This record gives sequence, C-alpha cells and structure tokens, in this order.
Amino acid sequence: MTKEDLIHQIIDVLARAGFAISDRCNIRPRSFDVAARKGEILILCKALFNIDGLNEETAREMKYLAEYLGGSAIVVGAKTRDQMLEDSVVYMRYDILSLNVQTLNDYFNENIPPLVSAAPGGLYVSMEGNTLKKARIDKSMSLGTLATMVGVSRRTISKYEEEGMDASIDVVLQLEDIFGVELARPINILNSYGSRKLRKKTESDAENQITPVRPMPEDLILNTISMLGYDVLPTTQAPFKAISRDKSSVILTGVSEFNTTVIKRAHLMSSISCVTHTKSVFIINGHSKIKSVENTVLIEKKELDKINDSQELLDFIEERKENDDENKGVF
Amino acid sequence: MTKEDLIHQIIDVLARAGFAISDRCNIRPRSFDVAARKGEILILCKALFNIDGLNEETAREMKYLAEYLGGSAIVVGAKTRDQMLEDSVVYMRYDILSLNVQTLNDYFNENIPPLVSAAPGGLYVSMEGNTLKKARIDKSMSLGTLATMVGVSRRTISKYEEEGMDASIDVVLQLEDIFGVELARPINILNSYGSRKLRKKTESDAENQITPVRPMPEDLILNTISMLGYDVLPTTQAPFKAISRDKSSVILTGVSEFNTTVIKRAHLMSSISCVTHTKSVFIINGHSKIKSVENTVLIEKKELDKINDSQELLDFIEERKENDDENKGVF
DNA sequence: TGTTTGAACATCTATATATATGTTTCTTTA
DNA sequence: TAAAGAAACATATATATAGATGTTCAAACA
Repeated sequence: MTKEDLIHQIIDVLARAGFAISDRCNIRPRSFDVAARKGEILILCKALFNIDGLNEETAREMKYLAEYLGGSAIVVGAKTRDQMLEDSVVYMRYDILSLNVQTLNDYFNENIPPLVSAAPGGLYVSMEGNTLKKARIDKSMSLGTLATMVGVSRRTISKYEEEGMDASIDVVLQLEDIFGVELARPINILNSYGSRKLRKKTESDAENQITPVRPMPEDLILNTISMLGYDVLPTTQAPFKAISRDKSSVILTGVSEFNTTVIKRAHLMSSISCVTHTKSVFIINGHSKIKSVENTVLIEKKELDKINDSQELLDFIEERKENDDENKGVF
Repeated sequence: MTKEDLIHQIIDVLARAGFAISDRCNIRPRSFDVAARKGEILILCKALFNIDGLNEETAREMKYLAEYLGGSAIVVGAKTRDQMLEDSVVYMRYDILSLNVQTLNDYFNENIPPLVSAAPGGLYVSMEGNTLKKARIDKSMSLGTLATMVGVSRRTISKYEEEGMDASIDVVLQLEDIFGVELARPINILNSYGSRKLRKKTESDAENQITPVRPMPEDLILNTISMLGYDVLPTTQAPFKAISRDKSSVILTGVSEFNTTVIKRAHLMSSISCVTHTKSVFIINGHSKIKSVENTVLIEKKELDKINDSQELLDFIEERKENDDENKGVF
C-alpha cells in the first residue's frame, strides 16, 4: 500500500460518512493533503504511509491552520517503524493524533471510537476514575484486595481512581470483567488534547480557574515580602521557600513554623547562600527560640510586619547578623 | 558505585578545581544536591547514579533556580539505561546537561572540554562550519569529492559547512585527518543551549534581532491587507500565503506574480474554501489575465491599493464573483 | 522515639524522536 | 518540454522519555 492508496481510502471513508472533501493538496510546500467538512466538523488530514515521516514543522503548521480555521488536524497512516498501526489505537506524532484507515472508518462510519493510545512503555487505556472507585466501593473491596486481583500495586489502583495514570489493556479488561461495567474512556479524535501530560496541564489550568487556591499562611508571608518591594520567586523543591530579589540584593527566603527542622534548613541555607553570594533569611510563623543560624537570620512574622520597605529589611538583617556574630561567633 | 560515592567524587573534583562547595542538600523536597562556586561560576549540581532518574519537575526547578541565581544546572551520573556514561560525552535529560565524573574532572581540572553529545541516532560532534569550508576550498576540493572520501552525501557535507547538522564521530576524525585542522566544537558545560534544536532556535532569534529581515514584495501585500483591518496569519506550508480574518469573515489569501501555477493554486484554494467555509482571494502582483477561478477572486495589486477598508474588499469580492458566475458559470 | 507516610531512586519496557540519506515526485528554469 | 533543483517520503539507528513498581531513606506524627 502506498500513500496514494491511502489517500483514496481516506477519501472513501470520509465520503461515506457524509463529509464534503476538498481537492487534494498537491502543491508544494504543503502540510495537509485534504480538508473535509461535515456540519460543524472540519478536518485537516495528512496521509503518510509511515506516520514517523511527519516532521515537526509540518505538524506545527497543521495545528496552526486547524486552530484558525476551527478544525482538527490528524494524520492517517499505515505503519510506524517496523510494524503496522493497530486498529483502535491512536498514536501521537508531534502532538498530532495519528491512526490507521480502519480506525478512522470505525469512528465515523461505525460509531466506534478508539480506546487505546500508544505511549512510551506500550499501549494504554484511559479509565473513568469515578466509575472505578464507585464500583469498587459498591462491592466493598479495598484497594489492596483489588490490586492483588489484577496484579498491580495498591498505589497504582489509587492512581487509576484519581485518573493520574493510564492502565495497560489487560488490566482494564480484568477490571471491567470484575465489575461488569465499562471503564475505558473513548478517545475523541476531533479535540485531542494530545498526551496525558498536556491533558493534565489543561485540566489543572481549568481547575485553577474554577476554584481559586486558598492561600496558605506561608503564601501570605511571601506576599508580605513582595509588598516590601521584592520580586518573590517561589520554589517547590529547594531548601528555601522562595528567592526574593530587588535591585540591590538576592535573598534565599525560608518560611515555616518553628520546629525541629528549621535549624537544619537554616544551616543548609547558610551554606548555600555563601556559595551563591546571596543573603539568607528565615521567616518564622510564630515564636522563634533563636535569632540566627550562622549567616541565616531568623525573623518572626511579628517583626516582619513592623518593617516597611526593603532597606529596613536589609538593615534589620545586617544588625541581627552582627549582634549574633558577637554573641556566638561564626560557626 | 552508589549515589553516595558519586557525590563524594563530585565534591572531590570540584574542590580540587578550587570551587567553594555548599553543604549537601539532604532536605526534602530537593532538586539539586550541592551548589558550588568559583569566581563568577556557579553550579547547581544533582547526582544520580542513573541519569534517567531525573524527573521533569526537578529539571524544571533546577533550571529555574539556576536562572535566578545566575548559575548553571547540571546532572552528574554514572549510567543510562543498561550502559555506563561514556567519557567526554554529554547527555541531555529534560534539557539539562548530564555527564560522568571523569568528564567533569577533565573539564575543570585538565581543561579538556567534552566534544561529543548523545542524541537520538547515536553520538555526534558539532563542527566549525567555516573552518571546514575554508579548509576544503584551500585544497580546491569539491563538495562531491570530499563527500565520497568520507562516505557521506554531498548534501550532508553542505549541511556540515552551514552548521545545520552534527556529524558522527568517525566522519569528524576522517575530516580532521584529511585537512589536518581541528574541526570539533568543544561543548561548554556551563552555558549549554541544550539540543541542536534549541540552539538553532536561539541562534535564529539572535540573527533576527541583528539583521532585520528585508520584507519581500509578498509581505508588503499582506501588510496592505492588514492595514484594511484584518488579522493576517501567515502560513508557510499551505496552498495560500495567509489566512486573513476580521469580525465577519475569514479569507484564504494567496499572493504571487501571475504565472502558470496561479490557476492551479486558485483551483485548490476554491476547493478548500468551500470545505472550510471561508472566502478565497488571490492577490496578483502585476497584471492578471483572468478575474476569477471558481470562487477564488483574483485581484491585482493596483486594484487592492484602491480599496480602503474591509467592507469595500468584501463588496469587491462579491461583485467580481457574481459577474464571473454570470459570464462563465460555476465550474 | 518508634511508626507511618511519602519522596526519591533504580530499573524495566516500549514508544517517540533526532540524525542521516537514498529515492521519488513536484517545481522551476533554460 | 526536458533538465536541473528542491521537497517530501520512507527508512535505519540509537537516544530520550512515559508508565509502572519495589526499595530505601527522610519527614511528620503520635
């Protein structure tokens, strides 16, 4: 089968589904091969015998055109690397959904959407987490019991339920068998959100818009520092909570209650601040038993609230550091 | 060798190179393991026995921290998948440069930068294109001759010279042998621009800033349309030059001289515009022998210049289409 | 100070992608 | 209209990455 045959098959499938189909795009440079419309549905379709032949620039252009024309970009092909594309499986190429003619036909003429997507590691099925959880609880089954039954870890079942992980095909079949309900989430060819990663990003964006995150006490403190005239750059995986900077200085900024780990963190921050040539401050939400750890200055929230601008903060830091040096010496 | 051993070795290497080294970061969540400074150089370093263990979020955080602290993020490890990391080779993991301890030591203590990078397809070396071209021309050798000598295609040699492609190791060795000059471009661990793809993007950005692209006649015509009040979205791989849209309509917009392919293009645009529910216009830079092709309206640049706003353009299109329908009928 | 919880790592597997190039097909030029 | 030139395609190869999970070690909790 050549690309030529492919195009004829694609046109045949879409025509039978009632699509109006444009002439073939034979002009170079080209991205898609045909456009097709049925009602509100517009498809820009590229045919490639080997879907790996799609190149990045072409993919970008197809997405771009689809966006501005209000349609969907897809690739229809026959093989990838050394194997044929499987029926009912979708593949992603530069974030463009790719499938074979049979799967296209099932979708538009038989009303059977694909259920399986190819991803690094193999073929996976996306499940309805709520349905699974409900079914499991209805049968009063624990995570552990179910996990053992289908041969995966407890953590994995838990992730299926919160839709944080796709499952392999045999696991889904077993689960559907156990509960007698459909769990597989059909894949919409027309508005594909691409990979799970992109899907997650899109979803969390949507969630953020709906339910504004309730600010934590620590965020309020960072906000206070920001009010003093600092750029506050929050971190998620560092020994400090943020990097605060203004024109003249950069400050590693820790924030927390006073607990046993504060001193450990403050030590580490001191060490890092020496190397990074920054200042180091730890804001304590509540009472602090000590005033500084090496060159990390500990400031209680009450004290911070009395400070009005960045210069006052710098003065406060310098003063406390000097006093402490006199009292305790440098470690 | 464990991660523990690795960290000690890294610290040893950096200490011998005269770096000041921070305490180890043992606190969770963590991204980097140690920070190290020497003069203006600041390194955030993570140790991983298997560099594949780096996860995306950690990589993002390391780049973020490095950027705001004015330093470089690197991963030092020992293996990837089932093989050891090779000496003098750098690997990319989520766009963070990764290497083994030996390569790190060569760089900072022996002043030997790595030359080879791992990429899909194998190991590659980046060459100085100008040096190669100069050497080849000095020996008055043609692309074809040289290509045959090292066993690659003419096109490939050409791409090496314009630095659009990296070469495999044996090719570089042969070339250096033939010309007796060093061609390999040393890799800077500290400001790595990541993959070739990223590098190209950065370079072309820089070029665009320095030498503003001279506008082509076709761009000027698109500009004219933009002046009429349209959003003009240029395309690079479509049978039309742009999609122009305002509040009420979307227009597939072709632009070129009048030549033999114009009619072919206009036909295709007509077909696509039917399917995409858009209008279709072809601006002719010069004289046009015909006024329309199916529902694609051909407009000479002179005519376009007389039009003052988007409504006038729409009227013009409708009028010409109707006239033509009467004269020639719909194809 | 144990105990529990969860992050970090190492590891396995199969897919996705970048480099490289020969062949085919379209476009342009003489 | 034929020849030259340029895309597009198919394909080979090895790396990069996502899903999945057991083990280890640090944090949080009682």
